[in-house]
Amino acid sequence: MASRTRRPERRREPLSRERIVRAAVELLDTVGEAGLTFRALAERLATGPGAIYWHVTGKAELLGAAADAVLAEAIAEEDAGATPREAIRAVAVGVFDAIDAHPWLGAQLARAPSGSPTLRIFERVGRQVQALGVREARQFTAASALWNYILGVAGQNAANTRMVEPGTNRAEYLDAVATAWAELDPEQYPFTRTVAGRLRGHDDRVEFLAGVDLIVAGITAHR
Amino acid sequence: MASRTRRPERRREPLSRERIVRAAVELLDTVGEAGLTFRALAERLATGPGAIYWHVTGKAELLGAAADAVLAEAIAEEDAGATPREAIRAVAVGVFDAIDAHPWLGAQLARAPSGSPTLRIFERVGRQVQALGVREARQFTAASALWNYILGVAGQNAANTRMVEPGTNRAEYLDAVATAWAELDPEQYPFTRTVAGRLRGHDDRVEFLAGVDLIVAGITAHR
DNA sequence: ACCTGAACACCGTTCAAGT
DNA sequence: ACCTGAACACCGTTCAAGT
Repeated sequence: MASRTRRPERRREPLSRERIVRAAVELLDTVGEAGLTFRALAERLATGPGAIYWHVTGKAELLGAAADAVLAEAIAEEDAGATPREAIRAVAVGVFDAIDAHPWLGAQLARAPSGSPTLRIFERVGRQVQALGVREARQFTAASALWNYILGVAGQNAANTRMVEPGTNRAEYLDAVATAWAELDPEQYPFTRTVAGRLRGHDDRVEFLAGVDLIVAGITAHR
Repeated sequence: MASRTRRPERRREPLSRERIVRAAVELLDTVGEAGLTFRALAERLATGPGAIYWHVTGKAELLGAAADAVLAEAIAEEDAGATPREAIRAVAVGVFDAIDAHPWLGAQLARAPSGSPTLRIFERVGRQVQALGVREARQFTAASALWNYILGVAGQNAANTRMVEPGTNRAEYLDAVATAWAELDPEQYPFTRTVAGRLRGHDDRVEFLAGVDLIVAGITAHR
């Protein structure tokens, strides 16, 4: 009887780096960064924790691989026939939405930003900078600024969003912050008080893209 | 004899949130994020791990308080008589250098960006945006873009720098990356190959500030 | 070559007991 | 009110032993 009830599930396919990374992404998405554990991962893969180390050197590499996998998918499609500004916005939106869908990605990008997908982002942004007619000496700086903004600020925005407890309403939260800002000391925070109202109905994504536009405007501004 | 050799050090001052945070910053600076442990912290404070919980709710709050303390000091002095652009650069430099000196700060800002010093940064940047003559409807977006860039990208740059193993020479490292970039597939990475040379002798701080300038240029550009 | 899972050396946090 | 430190419930990682 014991042999009949033991592991009735179908024979599992062999372990592989790819399967491990896929399972890690699922775990990160469902139970968050704290939930990604070698024990939990092993259970999901119907094996022991040690088995994972045959395919992956450790947790840092696993997190990096998970981030690369998700980011690569996020920037997979390239839209031909777009203006440079539109193409840059498209990459930015891809990264933003990926972090929005996988909040752990933002923290990971801030920790170790140089996987192969991030290099692909640099390349794609750089080509659009060239297409904008920026002269060669300034191309690197322009591309770097956009690249850093996209990778760094998308994560920053996601962190802001994450701070809202999952239960609470986003609109309610913004309302509360707006009220708090409006009540700040007028001597110390005159500006913040003035713009507090802008927080209501404020959209992180729109604001993020407005920042991209400002950098593009700065790049193309001739003095 | 046992009583004579026990704890000959001077009587320690009472625990306080301030002392705990100060010790945490020291630990973070000397042994890094992984070295900040309640046991290590307790030893440094000549007490048990449990004592710390009387003054601080947990590790997350401790890290936040450490970040706030360091950041507050970094933006302490305000230089009067500067142009708006100079003043914005001054704030940006303060944040950049703070993260450079305390690498753990970048990761912390990416995780939870809203302590009171970050609000002070928003206020200071916002006032300069007003001083630039930006009309009211666009002030919030302009200040947000600068604020996000400063907080997000400074951390991003620091992460790049941190990836170099402490032993290796920075110039050597950049040289190696430049060489690797120059050898990328010309079909896939034409732009990155072109700018690979710019990496040699490249200064993160200068590049970071150039990004600030681009946003300022975008803000003040009139179409 | 690849997997297993017990064991090691840690963690953050709690809590009864002290002063 | 504040501190102590043992104990709890975990971690990531290693490694002898298996197939």
